[in-house]
Order: sequence, then structure tokens, then C-alpha cells
Amino acid sequence: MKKVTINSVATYAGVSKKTVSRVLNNEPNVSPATREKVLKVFKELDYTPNPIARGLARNRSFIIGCLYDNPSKSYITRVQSGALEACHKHNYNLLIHPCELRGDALIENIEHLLTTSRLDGMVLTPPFSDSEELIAFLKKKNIHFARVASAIDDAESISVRSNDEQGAYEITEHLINLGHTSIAFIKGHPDHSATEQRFNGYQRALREHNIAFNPQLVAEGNFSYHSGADSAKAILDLNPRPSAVFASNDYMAAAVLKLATQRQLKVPEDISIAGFDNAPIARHIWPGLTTIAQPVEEMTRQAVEQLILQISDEQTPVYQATLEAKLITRESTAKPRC
Amino acid sequence: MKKVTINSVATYAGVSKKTVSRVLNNEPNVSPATREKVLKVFKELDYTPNPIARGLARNRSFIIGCLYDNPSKSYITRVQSGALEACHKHNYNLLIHPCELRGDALIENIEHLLTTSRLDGMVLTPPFSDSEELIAFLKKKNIHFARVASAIDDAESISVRSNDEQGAYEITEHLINLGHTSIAFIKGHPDHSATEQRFNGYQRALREHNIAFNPQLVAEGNFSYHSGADSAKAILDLNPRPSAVFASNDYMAAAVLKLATQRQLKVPEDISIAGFDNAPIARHIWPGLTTIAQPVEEMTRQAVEQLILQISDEQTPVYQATLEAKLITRESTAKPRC
DNA sequence: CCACACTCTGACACCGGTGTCATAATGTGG
DNA sequence: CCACATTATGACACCGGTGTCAGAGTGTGG
Repeated sequence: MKKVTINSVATYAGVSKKTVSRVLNNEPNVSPATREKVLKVFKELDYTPNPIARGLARNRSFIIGCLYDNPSKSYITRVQSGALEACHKHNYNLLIHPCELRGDALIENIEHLLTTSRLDGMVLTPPFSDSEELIAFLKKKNIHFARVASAIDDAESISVRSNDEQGAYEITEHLINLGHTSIAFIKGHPDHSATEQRFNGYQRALREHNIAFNPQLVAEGNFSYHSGADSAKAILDLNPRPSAVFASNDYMAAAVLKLATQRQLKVPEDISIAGFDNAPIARHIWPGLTTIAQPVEEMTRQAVEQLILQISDEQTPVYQATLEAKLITRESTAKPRC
Repeated sequence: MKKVTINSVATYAGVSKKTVSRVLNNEPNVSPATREKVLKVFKELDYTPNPIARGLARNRSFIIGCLYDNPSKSYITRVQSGALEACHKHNYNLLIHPCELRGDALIENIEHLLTTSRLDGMVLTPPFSDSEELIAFLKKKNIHFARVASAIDDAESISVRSNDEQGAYEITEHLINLGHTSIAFIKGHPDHSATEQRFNGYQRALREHNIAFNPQLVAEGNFSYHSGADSAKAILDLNPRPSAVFASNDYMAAAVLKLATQRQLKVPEDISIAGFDNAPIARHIWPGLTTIAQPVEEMTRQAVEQLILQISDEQTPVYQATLEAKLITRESTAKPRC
């Protein structure tokens, strides 16, 4: 099968390449008759323009890269979904590139990525959105990027986040209002800025409600289900046992719920459990988890949309936004048994 | 900032473009001295080759597209993970493209995708791997593709699947061996060939163990948690209630478990529950779900790897493989209470 | 009828690399 | 020392589009 290029179309239609190109791009100044003729030849020859050639000429790939290193599958899926929505709206496509934050290989890895695929821009999700090193590198290389859920303050680059500290504050307050005073906390992965923010929110809520902060009630997790299971063990073994557990994400909360159930504890009667993120699992288990819903898709959608705007027009003002997180109450939290 | 191209490097190093290109691609017949000199200039100018230009010259984009329309996030993540492994091994990248199987827009959608991004090949996951229409289109367009978990027999295209029928047979047999004779079944989405295959396995197991097939025990699901919840309601309302439920995937099984727990039924004492896929949720809930583990990553990895081989060398023989699924026994299945 | 504006079209350079081929430089055996 | 093979290098066309600009054709107002 012969390849159909713009040249074959031009020859076949008896016009110049440039005219074909004009029709292709819906440019003005083509007579209706010529346009018709060329369009007909498109059909006849089943012509598909070559995006690579176009990319070379325009110095664009129309591809956005999405960087992540995140243990939560549902988070990634939501990120992808928001990113794709914005991409498709502007005829861009999405290339995914999971990689590891740790290790000197990061910059090398990204450099290699840029050598194998020209990306018009990159969306950085946590923990990359907090990597000063990566951000410096991208700036040096003049690569457009947008930060999602980043704690860094950088007025020069696009950033969309949600208020983790406030969310953690609200869910802790929710537990306090139910009557809990002994509330355990499971931290997330130390590389993620959300970890510190959620911890801060927890502490602020205690403070503002005059409950002494007890470091013994804090377990070190890393957002994975597995780490949640370890933390759960430590917490449920405490004596006296806290009446509530607030885990920094839903997977870890689910692990607490599982262990509690295995130990014949009733949730929420014997122990209340709260999570964060509103991952699918939060509503797929019984009792459903009280949690904080963040607009992950929307954050990413906005970030990518702004990124694309910036790519198309360097003059676009740098967009920065903070979206609201929302408390979702389900069955896993209730008044403590007295 | 001046753009650094192969021309600037050539001029600066005092050699020709072609020699620079040779160094870039590690081609032989470059004297060590020249190679050194050019490499030094690479560093000095901080040169990054332009993948688009390279792609145009070689008629390659080094990008594989991954097509899916699947309600299960964990399935998608596993697919992506397997595909990425193969891609990165061969210096390819992965572009994701979720879209809907239904509607005339499918072909148009893919056509548009190919107009915006030149893909060297595509991985089709269910239900696309079973779409005769799409396959015909890709063949017509001379686009390389590989099918994952496809039920279609087509000796001309790469296919990697696992044995769903056998897996369903084994898990049903497992329930029968425990002593269950009244086993409900929840079907998957009708567009997925796995749905029929799993149903067939279920029926064959009943038949081979002389248990009459009872259509009333079959509920229509679509692989989503929500559909599982509806089916669960229908099944648990049956009188007499079956002693076991086999759902076509873990999300639906989790929905059955949730409803059963809400209704104060003990699992597995009052009712056994089995799923399929070994999704994360199967081990994140209590009791853990007995299920079938399919090597999703491995299937996709092999499919993409073969796809890349085929792209690099058209002579590569068409690879077709069927991998084994494995029964995973957890706490959700046990002897029926007599 | 002429001057001028506007529409339509194509020639040609260019984007930044790679492939082909000719040629210069070097090595090797007789 | 010569014939010949081998290595090293560059000139140039080419991949398949887009941008610039010149020029032909058409319309309009004075």
C-alpha cells in the first residue's frame, strides 16, 4: 500500500501542497471549489495527515506528559481522568510516566523521557509537584509545567491545589464534636507535602478544642494499605485504646477497619475510623468510611487546561487556585461508647 | 535562549551534521577523538535531540497507544503498568486513550486520535480487543496492534489472553467441593467476552458435578460495584437463599459482601462469596475474597513487547499466548452451614 | 478605464533530524 | 611500493508538513 502524503494529494488534486495544507487547517483564502475538490481527494485517497511532520513544522507535539509516583491507584486514575478531559478538549493527548522521586536518577529519567518524546508540557502530581530540583530542571529546559497539589509557593508556575490542612482540621473536629478526645492519627508518606498538612490540620483541631496532643497516638504510615495495617496494629494494641482513628488516607483507614473487624471490634461502636481522599474503597466497604473528598479530577483538569493555554500563548497569566475539600460523613464514625 | 539543534552542535564542533548524528546514535565508524569532541559539545551546549524530527526522518513516533473502556480502575492501572514496563524497556512511551466502545463515534474517535498523534502501535484491552470493527479499521489503516484478553480468533494479529473459562470453572468447583449446591452467579458487562467465558466456566463446573443449572440464580451485572449492589439485593432476597455467590469480578463480590454484612449475615458462615480478578479490594476487606488471579500486567507486558517487536521487524511471527489464571483462597468461602 | 485593495494560489525555504552515496584517509598483504 | 579493503567523514536529498512572500486574478471606487 502506497503511503498517502500531502504531496500525493496535491498532485492528484492538481493543486499545490500549500493549498492542501490550507484546506487541512481550515485556513481562509481557499475558494469553495478548490476546497471541495481537495476534500474529495482526501476521502478518495483516505488521507491522514502525519502529526509528526506537522509537529516538526510547528514545533509542537500536542502531547502532555503526566508524572506521578503515587501508591494510590484510584488517585492516579482520577488524575488521569481530569488530565485527559482537558487534553481532549484542546486536541492534545496524554502520555503517562510514572517514576520514582527518590534517587539521583530522577532528572536523568526525565531527561531521557524528553529525548524519546517531545512533550509540550508536563503535569506534576505529588510528590513531584513539590520537588524543587525537578522544577528547577524544567525551568532551565524551558519546559512548561503545571503543579497539582503542590505546597511550594512559586508565583511563576501554574498551581492548583486543595486545602488539605483545612480538610484534616474539619474531619478531626467532626470526631471531636462527636465526643472523641483520644484520637489516633496515621501519617502519610514523608515525601508528600499532604502528609505534613494533614498532620497540621489534625493538631490544630486538637489545639483549638483544648485537647492535648499525644505523640503516642501518632503512627507513621506511607499511604499504602500495608503501612496502614502496621499502624493499625500499633494503635489497636495501645492501652487504653483510642476511641477514634484518623488515617491520612482511605487505604490506611480501610486497613484499620479490617484489623478492627478481625479483632471483633465493632465499628463505629467500639472505635470510630476516618480516612481522607474519598477513594472508591471508602464506599465499597462496610461500614462506609467518613472521609474528605478532594476534587482531584477538577484540580488536574484545571492544571492541564491552564498548561495548554500557557503553551499556546506565553502571555497567559500564571494561574494559581485552591479548591475546597469536603467532609463526607458515612457510617464509620459515631459517638464513642461511654 | 537560543535553541540548540544538531546544526549548532555540528558548527560548534567543526564537523558535519551527519557525524553528530552518528555520535548521537552510537553508530560505528566515528573516530574516538571525533566522538569525544562531539560528546563534549553536547554537554557544553546542553543539547537535547528533537524526538519529533527524529521521528519524521525514521517514520516512527516511539509511542504506543493504550485503548480502554473499563469500569475497573485497578484493571486499568495494571494494564498500564504492564504496558509501561514493555515500553520503557524498548525506549517507547505510552499514550493512554480511554474511550467508549458503543456509538458510531468509535472509529471517528480513533481516526481523530491518529490525526493528532502518530502512534506506532496500539494495545487493545477489553472490550476493544473484541471489536471486529475496530480491528478491521486498524488493519485497513496498517496500524500495528496487539489484543489483550480477546476472545476473537485471528491468526494475523498478536493476542495474549488468560483462560477465563477455566478460572471460572475452578472457582465454581472450589465452592462445589466445599459442599455448596446452590451457587448464585453475577454476570459481567455484556460487551466483554470475559462475561460469557466466565459464565460458561460456571455452567460447565455445575454440569460436570451434576448440579442442575438454575437460571433464577443468575443476576445480570456489568462489572461495576453499583451493578453488583443491585444484583446482591436480588440474590439475597431469594428464598431459599443460595449458600454461595460467585460474582464475575471482585467489585461486584465486594458489593455482595457489603450488603450481606449490612443484613447481619456472616460471611462465610451464612453465605460464601467468591470474586474474580484479584483486585486490591479483594484483600483490603474483611473477610478477604476468594478469587481468581489473572496475570494482567504480564499479559499486557507480553502483548506490548510483541507489538514493539513487530513494529521493528515486520517479519516477526505473530505471537499468541494463553496464560494461566490462579485460584486464590481467602476467608470469604467456606463449608455451608448445614 | 485606471488605481488600488483584496482573494486565491503556488514556489520555495525551513523545521531538525536520518539515509545514501561519494570520497578522503588509513591500514594491510604481497 | 602498489593494489585493494576498510574506516572516517561530509554533501545532499529526503521525511511530510508549515510559514513567508510574490504574483496572478478579481472586484471596487473615482
